[in-house]
Amino acid sequence: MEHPLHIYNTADRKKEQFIPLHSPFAGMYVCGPTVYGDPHLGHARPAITFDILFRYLSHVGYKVRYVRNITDVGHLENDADQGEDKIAKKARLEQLEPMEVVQYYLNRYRTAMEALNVLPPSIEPHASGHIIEQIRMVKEILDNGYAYESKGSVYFDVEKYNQKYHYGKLSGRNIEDMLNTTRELDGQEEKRNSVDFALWKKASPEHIMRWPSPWSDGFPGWHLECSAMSKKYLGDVFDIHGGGMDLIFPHHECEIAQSVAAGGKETVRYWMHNNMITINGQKMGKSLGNFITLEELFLGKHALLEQAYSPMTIRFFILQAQYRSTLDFSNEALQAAEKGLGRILEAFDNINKIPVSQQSSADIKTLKQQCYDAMNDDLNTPIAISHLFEAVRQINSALAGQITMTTEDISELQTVFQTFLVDIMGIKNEVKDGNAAYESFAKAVDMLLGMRMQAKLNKDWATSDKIRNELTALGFEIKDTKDGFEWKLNK
RNA sequence: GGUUCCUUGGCCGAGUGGCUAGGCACCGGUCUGCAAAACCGUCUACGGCGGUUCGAAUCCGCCAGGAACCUCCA
Repeated sequence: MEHPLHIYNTADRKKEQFIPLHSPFAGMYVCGPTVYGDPHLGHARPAITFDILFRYLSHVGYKVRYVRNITDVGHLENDADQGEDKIAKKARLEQLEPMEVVQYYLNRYRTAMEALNVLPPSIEPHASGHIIEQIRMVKEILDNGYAYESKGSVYFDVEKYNQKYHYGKLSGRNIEDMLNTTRELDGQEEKRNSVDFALWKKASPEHIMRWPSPWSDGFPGWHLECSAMSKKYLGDVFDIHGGGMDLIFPHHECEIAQSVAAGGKETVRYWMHNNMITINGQKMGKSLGNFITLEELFLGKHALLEQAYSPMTIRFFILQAQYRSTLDFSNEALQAAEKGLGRILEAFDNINKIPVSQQSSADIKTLKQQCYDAMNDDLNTPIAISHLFEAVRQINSALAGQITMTTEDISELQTVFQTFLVDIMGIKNEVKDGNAAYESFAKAVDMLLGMRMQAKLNKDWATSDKIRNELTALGFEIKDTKDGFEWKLNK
């Protein structure tokens, strides 16, 4: 490859060339959702970001194993030790078996991801299905002396670990600062140190999610599942670990500490973190209650939404920002994405209508390489999209007869759009793709517009405008061309 | 308070020393029965104040404003 992929590694805060440990294989682990609520716009960002990475790595020839976990136990409601398990709380509130809660929201998550054209990962392990692995890891950490048991629970000994290693290296913190700034919390008497975190928690009598262990009937700490499952499916050392920036501390910091404490070495070679989606400049999140669920976006059912936004509009909106930048939600920005996406899809659709010429006055020789360069530069999708828009202008110019293209030009455009827009960025035409009835439907519209053509020939503007206006009101965009008409359905 | 980071034209967003993306909106033109779309053109910005440099949105300092993390959150 001329311009190999570089990705930004949070661990040393710079872009580095991506060289997998065992080429042509590449392994990636991404922190998935805690399934206790409907997926919201914030969940779409990492899902799409790492979907792009998954698709791109596959495209350039790697055999990728993509693991994204499902957190269905251990993620506590308040602080790491005293809060109620998120799943268990939801189950109590809704009077359901915890696994019913998990299944219900997992189904909804998957439906939303499918709508966004996010490919399913290679493996989606559940934390609750890997209790044995997690218990084994706790034992290893205990055996190595970096954890201690206290009243049936097991805690990671951060201070001891920090004597030999650096707890806080990923987030750029040091233990002294944390000791000074960590609030006094209730119920910390079990821990030697306020910065220690739970590896295993003894379940209180009313706690329903519990498993037997050498220390107590209880459940694993939140950070443990990712360490245990990434190791199981990707090995002691693997290439990429991703997630939202808000997980850097403490979650990923703890993962590093657990893995090093258990196995003596760091497991992750490249840490990648997507930035947040903001709303009025503030992080969109569950705790702030300022989130909009994906279903609400798709249906336009939320007080902040002026209209519905299709899944592809959401996807395109997210791809128009680099994944490490914050992205601010607004109706105006979403509407701009919707319009831009429509323009790009229409041009893609029209490539095969470009008249073939012997001479080329188009400039598309560098297009493909420019797109690769953009993707290779830490997945810079907005730049890749900007190159596609340059191509859109050329496609439209060729259709308008202002520039000429050869067969080679046209087929190159087809290839580039198919590769980057469809295969890598995962954009599809929601109206047409996978719609078996589309052809019949399209012919019916053609028939109506044929009748309008006849009315126009008769200078019957009343009938002509009536057909056009009513179709427009239904969401169609009607265009008269010099020898006919064109239409599309705006979603 | 600590750590990390951000501030680009009406809006969204790229861009890490010179060649000053892209989208949306707006305005003017071409085309059209009228439109729409398209094309062409216009608008050319980098929070403030200093500094480094032949040259800075881009490097350094100070100031102002904002955010994330430090407790669950993608």
